[in-house]
Amino acid sequence: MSENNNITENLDGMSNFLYDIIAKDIADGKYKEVCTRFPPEPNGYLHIGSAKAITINYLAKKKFGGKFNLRYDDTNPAKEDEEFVRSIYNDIVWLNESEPDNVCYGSDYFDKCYEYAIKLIKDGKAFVCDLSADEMTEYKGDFNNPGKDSPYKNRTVEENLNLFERMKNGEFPDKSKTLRAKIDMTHPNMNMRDPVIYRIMHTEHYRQGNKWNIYPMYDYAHPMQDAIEGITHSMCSLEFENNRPLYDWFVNNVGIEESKKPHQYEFAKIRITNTVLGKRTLIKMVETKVVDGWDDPRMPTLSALRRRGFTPSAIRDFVLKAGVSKVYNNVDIKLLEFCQRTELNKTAKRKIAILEPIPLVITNYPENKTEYFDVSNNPEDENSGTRQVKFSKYLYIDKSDFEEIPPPKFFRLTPGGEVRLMGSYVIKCDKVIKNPDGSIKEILCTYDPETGGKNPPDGRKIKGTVHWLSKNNAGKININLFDYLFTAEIPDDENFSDSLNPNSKLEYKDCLIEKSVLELDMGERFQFVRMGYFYKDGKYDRTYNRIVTLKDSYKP
RNA sequence: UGGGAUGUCGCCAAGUCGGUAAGGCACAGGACUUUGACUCCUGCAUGCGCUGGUUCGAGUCCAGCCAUCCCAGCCA
Repeated sequence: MSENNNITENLDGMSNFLYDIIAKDIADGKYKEVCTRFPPEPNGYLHIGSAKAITINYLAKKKFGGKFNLRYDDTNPAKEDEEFVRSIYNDIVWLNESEPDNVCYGSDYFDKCYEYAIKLIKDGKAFVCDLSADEMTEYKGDFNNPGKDSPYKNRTVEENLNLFERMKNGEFPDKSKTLRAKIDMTHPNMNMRDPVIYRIMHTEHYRQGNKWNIYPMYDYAHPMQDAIEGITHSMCSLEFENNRPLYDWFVNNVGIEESKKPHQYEFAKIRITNTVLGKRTLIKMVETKVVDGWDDPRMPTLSALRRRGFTPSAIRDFVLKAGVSKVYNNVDIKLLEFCQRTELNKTAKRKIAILEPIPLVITNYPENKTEYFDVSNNPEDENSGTRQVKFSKYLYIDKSDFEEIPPPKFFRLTPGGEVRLMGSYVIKCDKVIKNPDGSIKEILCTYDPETGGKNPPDGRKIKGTVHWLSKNNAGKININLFDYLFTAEIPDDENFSDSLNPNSKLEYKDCLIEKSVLELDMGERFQFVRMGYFYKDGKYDRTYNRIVTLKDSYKP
């Protein structure tokens, strides 16, 4: 895929303090181009929260010029998987509509990381520690009490070098030794209390195989990776603020050239109302089969959003409109829907969907006659052309477009009332035929032949317009409309285990709409915004205002 | 509890050297309309976590409180 230059996001006016920092760095001549990266751990699928980090990093490169790297942060072989590597790549290319400048793997830098570790040991800044995990916790102290030095902190450089090499060669069992940085066991920042740099893991790495018996920790590997790739602005979420001093410590002590030192900046990750974004929770949902998979339409993953018909540009727009700050936020999901609706309104071809059909007969229309009306594919777009919609004596309209006893200001079909069938005739309701159970069997109407696609010659105003489809035109299919689905009501990650209980309040609001009539071929993909209205408390309320893609969610 | 961060409208979010509270979403009215959509008008913080102080003047400076989030994995 070639570089996509159609990305026209207007960044002006968008609040993003990170870009202010970058702009200043560029203006000061600190860097001539920016290099950013998105460093996911391949242990799950990307979701709408990841989209924020991706978009911020990618657009920084677009805006200021430079590079955007995808880097798999695969330093823990126990948790990572090839399937996720593939899905992450696909989702990023889809979201950005272009490939990353470089696709990197943290694990490819293991050799370099090892060399830097040797340097730290030689400089007396790291040591091999034999403390057990429990002992280490004990030595570490807590918020109120300073820690104390490991008894192994004073080993000679030679001994450390020897031990570290033997760790690498696999001579020691898991957890028996670690390599630690010598910083300050009394530091108020717990991360600075002689943090572990390497741990022993006799675990096969999905990429490195059995080459390594030791694996670097995130805190050490990350700054090294950034430095190696020449990242200028390493942007991450707020929870890493406490790790920044350590990030800087490694960068400063490993011998990185001053002009090539990367810097970390933190921003608040996005939270969205009624949406679960915790990766651990999502993994759990998939593993326990609460959902059908990572792209289940109920999931907040990019693959699920794509399946539902969300477009990458709408998601990017959402991220930018939500803004970038350091405030713990909770963005209204209606903003996402707004972004998608706005785009769809301009670009989507219209199709008619009669979700709850009731039969309507035009009594004064010839039995065997059919005609076709040209209906605009998109009134917003003159170039979208028209399509022909078949008209006949027998039609369907939506149940919500008819009221026997119309509430105030109802201007769709009522007994004795007139309404426009969109794109075709004006009809008048003459009679309603009921089923034995009182439900509507069919509505009998007459049409005004003078109004085919035009306004009535007598000048009378027809207030209401109603969607319709001919009985013989549309195939009847059953669809499962996953409306609202990725807004599952789950309070938070902690309580999620409760909601796995079938009796708890994890409820997906899926509406099964049977016998709906749609103006499309089976399997055809389209997007629509469903606007339903119901009368309540003296006014009309919107029922649905959600975007749905039918192709993948329809079940024959 | 020690440290690190953050607190401006229901939700996001701008607010430069202090000068008299942008914008978006949502919501509410109204106009227009062969999608009750879209579009277009209108309304929506005497108030900026709280309390004091400095000042002619403070969201912006100072002090002290309060609230929320993050850190005590050989996770990232």
